[in-house]
Amino acid sequence: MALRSISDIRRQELRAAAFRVLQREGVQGTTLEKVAAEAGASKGIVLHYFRSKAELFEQVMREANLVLRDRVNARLARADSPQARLIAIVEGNFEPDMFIAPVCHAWLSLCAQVPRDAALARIQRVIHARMQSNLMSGLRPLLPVAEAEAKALQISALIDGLWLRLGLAPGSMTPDEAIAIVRQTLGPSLLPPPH
Amino acid sequence: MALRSISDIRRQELRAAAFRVLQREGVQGTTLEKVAAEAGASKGIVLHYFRSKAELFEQVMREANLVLRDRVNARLARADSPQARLIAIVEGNFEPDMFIAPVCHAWLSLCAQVPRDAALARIQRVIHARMQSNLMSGLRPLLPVAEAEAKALQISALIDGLWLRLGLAPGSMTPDEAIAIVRQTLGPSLLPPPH
DNA sequence: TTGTTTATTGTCCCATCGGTCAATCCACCG
DNA sequence: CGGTGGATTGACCGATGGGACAATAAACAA
Repeated sequence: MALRSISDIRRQELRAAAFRVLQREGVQGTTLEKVAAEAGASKGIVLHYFRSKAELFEQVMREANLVLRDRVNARLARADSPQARLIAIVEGNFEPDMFIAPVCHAWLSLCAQVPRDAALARIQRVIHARMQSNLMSGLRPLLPVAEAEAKALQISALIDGLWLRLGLAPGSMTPDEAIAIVRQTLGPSLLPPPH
Repeated sequence: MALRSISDIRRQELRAAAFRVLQREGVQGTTLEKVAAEAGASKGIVLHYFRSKAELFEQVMREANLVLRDRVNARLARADSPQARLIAIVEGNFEPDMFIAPVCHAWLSLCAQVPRDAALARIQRVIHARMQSNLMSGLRPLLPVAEAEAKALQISALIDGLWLRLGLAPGSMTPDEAIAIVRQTLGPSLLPPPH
């Protein structure tokens, strides 16, 4: 890992604190004071490291996105067939330490801002584009391109919907149940052969 | 239609105005002043008819829910087979005048409040329960109960996900495309025979 | 008409919040 | 040692927004 300056570390701490507050309070409830308190600092410091509240949220969403991406990529790196890639993507999107209600709340809150914040919208587009691209890397060898694209859209919408469901009804679903539903939707021909 | 008092009419107008503002501005941006302006009245009048902003939002969500319910029920009433019931539910959830980005934004904004507002959470539970019950009325005659329940969860999560998708990426999908994806997911055995 | 209730408005209050700023502290460098 | 620049704080400001309230207008009952 590259050396990080003191200010990079501070920024990182503040992003983490902001994400924790976001889980509890949502975007509206996340004030600069609460973020500062969560990080054990003063409000001024937050604005010292982030030009504005909007920029703080943007970086929080960007980092949450990177964490998700890395988790999926870690699984993808170990996948040795198109079918295994698909499973890797699905399981990477339902890691047990991320697919929990508070995290869903934070994401949901951020998503609700997307229509009114161009920076967040950009990040959201990246997320969708990567999901589509990842899924296509597994589907393309197995299906005609038109069918693969339809399938990718279906699966990514289903994953989004399952996250939304957990956010709206905490405790209504375990990661394993969510994965089972997506596997079911992939269908037998896209699942890896039993080991 | 039953006689409505003047106050019922006012409340109705204010709910409609609030929903319009909600589409444009989201929950945070929807202030009592803006709602009043949208309705052509003063801020005081809003709090005359609704005890608080929270109660206004609660009634807005409740009414939006009723509109959705009625649209689905209208189609269900014309369905004469389990397969037709399933199609009715799906098409009722993607009516072209409701499945549009601004409406998605309003719903998304309300959903983001669900974790922090018990009244909204109650309404959300009702929505999910009705969706599940409607789907089961079509699936139960066609599948074993365990499979039917899994299928219902799959389909309702997919519908949620498609709505979310339209909210996050306006213009990325037409009602027909969304319906096609859900039909695909239902599978041939659950689709009505070609006419 | 008169009295009573309801509709409606504009004003006021107060808490909150994002953001600015000057002052201070502290670490490092010459 | 002294100074320079970033780190940190707390005070302050202006705007906003939810909500209370008193005053007024209008509808209605007696």
